[in-house]
Amino acid sequence: MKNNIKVQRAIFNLTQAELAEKIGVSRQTINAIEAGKYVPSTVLALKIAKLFEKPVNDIFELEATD
Amino acid sequence: MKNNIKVQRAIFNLTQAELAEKIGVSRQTINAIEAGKYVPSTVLALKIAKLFEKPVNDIFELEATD
DNA sequence: ACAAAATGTAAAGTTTGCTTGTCTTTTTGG
DNA sequence: CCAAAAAGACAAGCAAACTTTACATTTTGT
Repeated sequence: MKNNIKVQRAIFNLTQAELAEKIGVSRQTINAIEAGKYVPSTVLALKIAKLFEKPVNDIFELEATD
Repeated sequence: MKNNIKVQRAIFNLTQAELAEKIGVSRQTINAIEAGKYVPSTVLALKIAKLFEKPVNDIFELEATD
């Protein structure tokens, strides 16, 4: 699964730490998700999407390997 | 977080076991997700949404407690 | 009513998300 | 160029997702 959180952050001009704080997770969690190190829970995905005012499907996308 | 997987299953006339098999998880996992016992990963949410031909946001919804 | 199918539930074990803490590397701005 | 901010990385530990197995309850169809 891939995501474009980094791009959304750029649009909203947020650091990883700021995004993390807004959605209530640690900075390392955002970093790891952006790096594709792990897949977030659906609650996290919904929160991120909500913050960026976009559907979940616009931010997270399945890959062939999923 | 709540979801309407049960309704979508009814629309597509699928049992929990059939849905589970189609998206590659155990039947108990579907049962537990429907029962709100736990929150699925975003990959699972995307797969379920894809199968039901709906955006993730139409199936999964944040609650005040999330 | 009966049998079969579907759903619910529960325990034990593995895997993965997420935390805190710490340190290094890269990017940004004066 | 230099300092500060941001991002990247890694490890240990806890919590939650997910598995398998097994059994009980409810629903469905004839």
